[in-house]
Amino acid sequence: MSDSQTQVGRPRAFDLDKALQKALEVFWEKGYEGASLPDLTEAMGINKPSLYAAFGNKEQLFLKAVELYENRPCAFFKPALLQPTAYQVAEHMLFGAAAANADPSHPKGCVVVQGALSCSDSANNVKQALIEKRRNGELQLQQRLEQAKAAGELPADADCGALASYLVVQIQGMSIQAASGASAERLQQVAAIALQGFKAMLQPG
Amino acid sequence: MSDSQTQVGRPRAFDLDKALQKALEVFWEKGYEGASLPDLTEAMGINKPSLYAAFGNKEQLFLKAVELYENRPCAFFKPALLQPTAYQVAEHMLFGAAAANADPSHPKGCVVVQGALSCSDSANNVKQALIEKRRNGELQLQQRLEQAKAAGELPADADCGALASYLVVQIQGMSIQAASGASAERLQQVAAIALQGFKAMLQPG
DNA sequence: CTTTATTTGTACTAATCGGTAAAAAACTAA
DNA sequence: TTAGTTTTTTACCGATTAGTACAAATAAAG
Repeated sequence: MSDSQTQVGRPRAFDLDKALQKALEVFWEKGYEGASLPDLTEAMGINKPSLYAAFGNKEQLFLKAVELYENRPCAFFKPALLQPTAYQVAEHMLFGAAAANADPSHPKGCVVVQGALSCSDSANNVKQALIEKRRNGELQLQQRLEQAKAAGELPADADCGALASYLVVQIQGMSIQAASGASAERLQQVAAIALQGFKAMLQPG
Repeated sequence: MSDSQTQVGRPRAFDLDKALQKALEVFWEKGYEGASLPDLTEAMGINKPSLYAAFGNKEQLFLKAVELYENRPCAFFKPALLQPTAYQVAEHMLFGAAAANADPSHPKGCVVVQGALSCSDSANNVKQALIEKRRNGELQLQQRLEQAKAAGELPADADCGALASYLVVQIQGMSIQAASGASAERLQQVAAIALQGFKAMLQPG
């Protein structure tokens, strides 16, 4: 294993994490295919050989940027799953999505949704990777709801798969709305309506 | 005005509408930027000069394909607006979206949503045109709901803008879900939940 | 100082992108 | 048959794409 303190050779002149953050912003705005290498290198403040030496290639750079996206401090999905009740999970999920998708401090919408939705065949790996991430997130939500069902929070005949899909549809739909210019206030109104719809499903009958 | 019966010169060897239909299918699957000219010409059965002579350029071809998409017989959005009550409008909209987005006879999802969501700067015209179409559709839905509100179907304090956004979020979210591989049955379940949520907003309080 | 390892900037590659010039081909009108 | 008009085919254009070869630069190690 290499020692990160003492490394031989010319030292890297840029910060890996900051460069990846800049790459994420470019991918966030333009998507995987829409972001060209000049777009990326200019934003990252490095040139192409440095990018390839540090991150492999464009596809690996994108996947690392998405990983950073999912784990960034203001990400809302995973924390929402930790809420104590199903209702609070949904509440945090919906209002978290409303806030995050319209946050003016970064591009609108969701990278996992918009990064490679319709694309050429050469982007198929990335497209499939994002589909897998979306499915995995929905599955985690479904499992969280099944846990709540076992705890008696949901009716015995509740379809946790359908409920999870319903919530994911809200998040993904808000992502599109945000990309269309919807305001944070409007997304909050949508979240409130959606939350009422979810609440109704918590009552038996 | 030209007589469509007697036209001078070499006759066109392909059918304009069928070629446009084929172009739509390619754009539907790969998006505006993801669809290359070889992709298009191969599917349309023509070569590039014929394409440019008949449709202008790639951008104009895309916009004409979207126009065909919006007016095709199985489109659900405009017919839903003609339903007699707000509830029926929502019902047709939601279940129409569930059916259309997962229809196996064509690519999954919605061209207006996925055609140019995240893209390079060179696709900005198309991106803005699709945003405008999405906003216009939402505005039409809002106006239909305001009409229903004037007819006493909705509470006096109902926010038709928020309700329209809520319904549009369902449609656009289902489009993403379909692109992620969701089944028609699953989308119908989501539509049913969403419709219950909308129904609850029809009652005052 | 020399050697070795790594990053840097410059310049390049082959392939693909959207778009078009030019001539042959196929039709109507005279 | 001849002229005029439009479409088709082939071959090309400059620009851009992702990716890389190579040498200069910069560090630690001996």
